[in-house]
Amino acid sequence: MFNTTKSLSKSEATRKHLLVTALSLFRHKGLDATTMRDIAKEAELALGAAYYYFESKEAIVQAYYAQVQTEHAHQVKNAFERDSLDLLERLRIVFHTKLEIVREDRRILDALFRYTGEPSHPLSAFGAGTKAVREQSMEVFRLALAGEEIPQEFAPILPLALWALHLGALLYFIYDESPNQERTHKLVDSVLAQLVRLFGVMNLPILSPFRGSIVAMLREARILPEELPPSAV
Amino acid sequence: MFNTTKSLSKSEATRKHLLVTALSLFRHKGLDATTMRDIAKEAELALGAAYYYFESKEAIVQAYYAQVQTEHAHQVKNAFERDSLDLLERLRIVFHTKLEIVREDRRILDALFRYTGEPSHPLSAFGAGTKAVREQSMEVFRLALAGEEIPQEFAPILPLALWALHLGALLYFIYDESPNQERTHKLVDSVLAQLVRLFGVMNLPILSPFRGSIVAMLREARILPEELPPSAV
DNA sequence: GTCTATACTGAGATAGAC
DNA sequence: GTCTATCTCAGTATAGAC
Repeated sequence: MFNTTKSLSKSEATRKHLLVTALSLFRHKGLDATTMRDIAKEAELALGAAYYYFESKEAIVQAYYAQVQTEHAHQVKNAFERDSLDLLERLRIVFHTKLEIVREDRRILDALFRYTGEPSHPLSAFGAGTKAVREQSMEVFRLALAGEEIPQEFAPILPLALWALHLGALLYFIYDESPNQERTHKLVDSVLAQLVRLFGVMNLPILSPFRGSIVAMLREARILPEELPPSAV
Repeated sequence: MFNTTKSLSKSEATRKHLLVTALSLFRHKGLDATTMRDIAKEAELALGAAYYYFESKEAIVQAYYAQVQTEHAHQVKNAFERDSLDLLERLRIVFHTKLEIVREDRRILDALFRYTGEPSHPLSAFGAGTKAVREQSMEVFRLALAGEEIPQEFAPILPLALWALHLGALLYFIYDESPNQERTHKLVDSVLAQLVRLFGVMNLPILSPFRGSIVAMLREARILPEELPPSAV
């Protein structure tokens, strides 16, 4: 028997219930202070049942990230279809929407950065194990950039650069104790405005040597993939 | 009885012995895989003794960072006194020296980033708990920048910006699997060369609006401290 | 002040009964 | 699918030898 959209099978309902319960505890007590025993108890299940659905606490966090990402892509696409927007407006939507989605979850976002320094960890933000989600997330930025007049050389960099910038925004967000994290939203607006302005300036002939060498640098460092030879296209 | 420079008291010797043993184990097995029991055993001490000297595994890592920092400041100062160097040369020394000091310690540097997302953790790289070491580290960058013709508006930003850049270099270094991490050294050279070039370009009149607004942005975001009113000077 | 021996706590994770 | 019982192991606590 299939359960497609709305109606959840009992198993799916229990899983969802566990996820919701866990997130609520994470938000109130923080990630580390919440034990699997806490989660099971609060969800009125035995410890073993919790582990039946999520093989580890990390797996719960992963499920949370997947949820955020899906929601983000969804909301951004909707907003883009509603109106005709310029580059700055689109970028603002991408960033602010993300911040809205995780608004209550600053205590959970620690985990995003916890494994940054461990390349081989499956949850390392820059690691091979997260390549798929990273690509998926970059896709949203590609959408925002589509068909704009930005310095041509920068086209291959920008989705990655914006993704990295958005990680930076989340980090600032975690540290931001201003009411409703207004300071983060303000900073994002300023940075994005400067960035779009920079795209204009970057087209100046004087800056031509910069454009090429920056891209070359990133390619040599393997931060960007090697350029494909024409035969490979 | 005082022990000043070279000769270590028995207690200091034991502490040092524990530190050396721990670092060796960290390098071989990694940070997480090494337990306090391993360290004590390898140092031929009881578990309690290890905890007598270091209240946690983290405390050992902190001691390591302190050691690196002292060594770094020392080597950089020496190099600066030896020759008369231009800005690019000085920056290269600061970065490459740091990388040389931690050359064998990529497995230990994870810890630098582990608490990035936890503002209240005493070891969070951007947190209040590490302000002192951060300042100390920025001091080395201030030294490299001293008396150079860089855009005037940027003077207050640069030590912090370079410190952040150097964190980025360490992160790249951790992920760098090229032989002897040559790729990191190459990237550092390229980035620093571009940076110095950028200082020149940044003085162009066309870019004047950028200079001011970037600094204003950082001040508003409290990334830089508020400018002091004249009366406070 | 320096160190040993040993036992305890709490948390992640698993095995196997039902 | 769900439960109970159990394992492992890092970190802590402590009592006391020297």
